[in-house]
Amino acid sequence: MNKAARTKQFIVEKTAPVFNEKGYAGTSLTDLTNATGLTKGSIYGNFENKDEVALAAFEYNILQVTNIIRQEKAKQETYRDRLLAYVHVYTNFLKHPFPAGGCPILNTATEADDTHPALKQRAAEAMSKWKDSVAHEITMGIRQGEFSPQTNPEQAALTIIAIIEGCIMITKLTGKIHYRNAIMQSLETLINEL
Amino acid sequence: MNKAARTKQFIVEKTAPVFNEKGYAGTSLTDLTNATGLTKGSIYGNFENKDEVALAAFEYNILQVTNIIRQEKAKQETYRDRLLAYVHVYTNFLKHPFPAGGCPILNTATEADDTHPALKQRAAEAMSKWKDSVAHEITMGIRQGEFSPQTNPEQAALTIIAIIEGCIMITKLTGKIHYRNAIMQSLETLINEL
DNA sequence: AGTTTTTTATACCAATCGGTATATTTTTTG
DNA sequence: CAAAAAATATACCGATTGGTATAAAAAACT
Repeated sequence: MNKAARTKQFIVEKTAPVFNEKGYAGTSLTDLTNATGLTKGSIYGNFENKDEVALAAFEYNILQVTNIIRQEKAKQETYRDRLLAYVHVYTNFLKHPFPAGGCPILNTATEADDTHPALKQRAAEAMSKWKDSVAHEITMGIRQGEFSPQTNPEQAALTIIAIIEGCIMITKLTGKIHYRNAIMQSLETLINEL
Repeated sequence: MNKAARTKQFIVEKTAPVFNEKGYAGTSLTDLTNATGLTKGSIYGNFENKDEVALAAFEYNILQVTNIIRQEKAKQETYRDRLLAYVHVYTNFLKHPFPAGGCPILNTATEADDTHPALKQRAAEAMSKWKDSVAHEITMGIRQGEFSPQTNPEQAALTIIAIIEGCIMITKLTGKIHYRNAIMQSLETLINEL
């Protein structure tokens, strides 16, 4: 790993939380230099432009979340427990290395529509993958006889994700932790009724 | 209604959708002059600063949504049907004068944390009111024997709102209408099981 | 209608935006 | 260790940001 690659990685790691907190359009080059301690010249020597840094930072943030979920899922035996891993992660997300600023998909999705189409495209892809991943767990669970064959995997997956994202949004806005606990309890019930 | 008040209202009506689409921080003064056809001087003669316009625009957008929901609820006889009004409005929100850019609370909640505390405060209040409103419907429904007395009104209200907000976010991001239909169907089922 | 008051338009301000050319420093390579 | 190459820092660019002082126009009041 040469210097350039290391610096590139360094920039991504340091700026990823800033992008996620201040928004990918709302983060200025000054924010980037502050977060890294580097100068504009250094950043532009490693990235084509600000958008490219934002894109790399988004990928990094998504990877963080994906890794947490994958690790928690791996500990579980049943497909139901694998689904419940989402509940446990988001209920205790402070105990995990969750990206500062919350869910990167949610943050990116609600940004201005026109400002960064490439980033929005990536967020849409990440959402699609997430949906497929959850739907796959449910499909396997049905095959194993854990879930009712009446369950529509895609519909259930979308509903689970909607509850999680809505929960994050409500909790972040109001700051009330017991709201999060209440919603996550409903999600747990929903998963147990599949 | 004198000239000043009329112009103020005019500015709010014209800029409210812009704020909701481009974000309350991402909307520039040029956007405001373009949307209204007025000049900066005119806008600053009626508002203290940009933030005050943003705040008024947010109030206007919230009022739009509130009015739609209130109207649809008023048509219903039972408390269950009053809850289901949310499903019908968000499933067919194109048929209603819904603010361009989607739910103003969702849009405001995910904006940068520090940029506009007053606006975020108002969004949190709007969320709180919404939650109380839904919880009240459920409480009344329980009293009337429509819903199970086991139902926790606040928890159910928060879950309903989370599903709605998550649904809006997913649909806006992916552009897939059948995702929205699937999630809204789940919400309908959930309400019918209260 | 004429005068006062308010509202709107023009022209400007410093600060910041993303980005770049060039010089300097630091790695890498022979 | 020296030369070549790459990475970083400095200084600057035009454009845009939110905001303001002042002049012109329109509305309100007597």
